[in-house]
Amino acid sequence: MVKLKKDATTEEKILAAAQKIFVKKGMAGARMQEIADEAGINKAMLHYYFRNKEMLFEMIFRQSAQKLFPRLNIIFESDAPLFEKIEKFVSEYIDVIRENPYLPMFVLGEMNRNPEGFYKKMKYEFDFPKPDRFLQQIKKDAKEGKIKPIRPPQLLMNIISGTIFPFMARPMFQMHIGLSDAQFMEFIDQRKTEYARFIIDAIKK
Amino acid sequence: MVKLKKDATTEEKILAAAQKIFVKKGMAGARMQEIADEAGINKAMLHYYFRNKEMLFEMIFRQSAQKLFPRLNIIFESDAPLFEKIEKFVSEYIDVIRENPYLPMFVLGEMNRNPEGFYKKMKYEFDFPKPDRFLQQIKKDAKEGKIKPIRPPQLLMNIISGTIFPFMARPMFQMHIGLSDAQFMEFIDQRKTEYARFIIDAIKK
DNA sequence: GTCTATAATTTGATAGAC
DNA sequence: GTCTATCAAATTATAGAC
Repeated sequence: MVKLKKDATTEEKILAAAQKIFVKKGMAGARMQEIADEAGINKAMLHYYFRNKEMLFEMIFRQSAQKLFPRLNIIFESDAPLFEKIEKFVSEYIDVIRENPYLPMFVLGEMNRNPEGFYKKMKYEFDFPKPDRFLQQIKKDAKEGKIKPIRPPQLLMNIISGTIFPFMARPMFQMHIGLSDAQFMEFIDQRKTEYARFIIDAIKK
Repeated sequence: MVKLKKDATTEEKILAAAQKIFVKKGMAGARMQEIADEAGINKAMLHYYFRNKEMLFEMIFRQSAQKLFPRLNIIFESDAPLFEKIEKFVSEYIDVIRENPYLPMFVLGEMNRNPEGFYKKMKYEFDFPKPDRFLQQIKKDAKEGKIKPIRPPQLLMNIISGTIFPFMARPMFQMHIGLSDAQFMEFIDQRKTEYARFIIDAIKK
């Protein structure tokens, strides 16, 4: 069962349990009974509080997407110089995901299965951090010769790929390279500083 | 319906249909009825040929993993110099995934949901390309001063991340950056050459 | 081998007592 | 608000004719 403060309301218990189950199994794979068990209550309560599975799922998905995306603000809405921004983003974002390792697979997986659906909803739900400023900064730095020429969206994708993907590919990677769980954690720890350095080496003149 | 040569056997039709549906919806989200419809036959045939959903799924998963992984041989089992290898891998692997854009999400997603299960099976099913030689090559090139010092597994992860992740993050990326489908394809096309260059810039002295 | 019809099971949802 | 018991729908699986 999910651990929460002892006086957690039933609604909180349900949300915590649903988060755990949905994120691990996805919308299609999650079972209402399993969520109820995880929350330590019975199935009827789920419907009492959230009407049906779809509404409960949407609540969790929204909550999850918010956990995952707004962190992009680190990189999008700061005034720091480019290299500093990259270092901070990689390090902090890896920490966020380490706390919620299944989150990217869940959010991106569900978005892949139902792209239109989320586009409409999320567009209005919470204001997305807009990458425009960051892309402009890259363009400017390149034009001024501070970094090698590179298309801004490509660089943005490179930064995010190397930060998130290792968690999504974890089972494959551990199996291929032959890493224990502890060794994988060490690998991730190294990455917190080394990946930003790698990026910077690629673009600095 | 899936397009196949006209004289495809029923078994082939089923496999092609199941591949399409499972890869898009995952084990939990796929419906036997939908697979049957896609194959242009009836549900009973699925059970006649593959006994049950789980066995059909395993067949497809194995087939999918084989499509995805053995391509790693490009990078693992060649004698070419490092930079050449990287260029070839990025370009060819992007092409493979472009033909099967849902494949990585499917394979990695199912592996995440059931890591132990696949570890045992796949270990014996087909011999995995072993990364040892490639990792050694990186180590050697670094020691000889041909490239900047870098931990080999980190470099390997960087190469793969930037190649595969863009496809998994496609809906999120198009939404955030505001790209049309055509623009995304163009983005991927650029990537075929530019990402290898990016990597090489990061490690060359 | 292939089909239709149907059984069996799983699972989301509700009724109604407390 | 919370529970038990139950229903209804969806979905996997099988029986049996051709």
